[in-house]
Amino acid sequence: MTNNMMTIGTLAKIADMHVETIRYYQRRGLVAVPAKPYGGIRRYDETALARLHFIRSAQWLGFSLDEISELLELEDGTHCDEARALAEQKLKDVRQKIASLKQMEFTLDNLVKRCRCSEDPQQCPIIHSLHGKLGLPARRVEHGVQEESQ
Amino acid sequence: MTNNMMTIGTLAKIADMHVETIRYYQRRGLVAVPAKPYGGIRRYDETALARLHFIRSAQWLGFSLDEISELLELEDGTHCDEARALAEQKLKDVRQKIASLKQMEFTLDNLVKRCRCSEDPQQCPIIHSLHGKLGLPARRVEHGVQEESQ
DNA sequence: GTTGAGTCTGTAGTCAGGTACGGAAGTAAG
DNA sequence: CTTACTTCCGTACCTGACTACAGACTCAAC
Repeated sequence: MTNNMMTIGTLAKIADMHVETIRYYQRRGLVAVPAKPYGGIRRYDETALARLHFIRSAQWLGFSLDEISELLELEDGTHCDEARALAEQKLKDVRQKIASLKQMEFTLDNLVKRCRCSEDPQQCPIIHSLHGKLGLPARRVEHGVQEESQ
Repeated sequence: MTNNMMTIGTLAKIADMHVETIRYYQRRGLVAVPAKPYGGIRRYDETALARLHFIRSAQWLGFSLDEISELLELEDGTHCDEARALAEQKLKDVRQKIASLKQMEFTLDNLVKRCRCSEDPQQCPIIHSLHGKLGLPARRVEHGVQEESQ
């Protein structure tokens, strides 16, 4: 079944992905489009499957598809230092995220505990707290929002 | 400056948000649209500002705008148990995320360390590992992707 | 030889959380 | 009174990672 020369549908099944996802990766240049025999159907081999595994592993580590493109350019293994730089940056990002999620956890946990103990249903500590500052950081910087505001 | 009866621009400045963002919240029903004096300009007061603070605090705790809508319906403080349920669910989510980020951290940290020590630049352990399984879980479930695959 | 499933191609839609823009009308300063 | 900035309103666009669908074609089974 995992023989070389399978159709995209078989490839998708083995890789546990939708066909459309593979095509999408092809459009983004992450996966090669094999030559099509005249009036026929494209066939995929093990290297295509390996590519999909690579992509999924990297995604699981938090790399975006753009970053995975970069990684794939280093795939021959001769650019170890660049690959390491990418991984280090990602490690930094991951630690950052963990830190802020822990802050959230702490705050939420406090709220829930205080709420559980509150006897006065008229003043819910959760709702109440949301009106305060909660010690939240400067500004959310996500979705590429720039910091400058004229 | 933080007087009542400010324009949307002033409100935006104080809340450190873009005007467009406030309008967007209005379209989503998160922020009230004050009545417009005939042929005039709408004015906002402290309660609008409080609303924006509420939204931002809740966002910081990881609530989506939809969830914030729900929270806002409980704003009178008489639905403490519902608010607590939402907060508890969110706490669970946050802990889940922390757990999987820690997995990522562990894996990335290992990769980076092994890479640092590798003397053979022909075989970068990072690139190499991405071809293996990395012990990644079943399937990414994000963006509302369903688990079923025909 | 027909049926039904799979493939190919291109384009469009989804979700979240905004951001941008165009044109008309109002407003503040000089 | 003019100039320059805001506001208002609607609509369109953005990112990221897909997902869906239409219409033509190909392929394998019966």
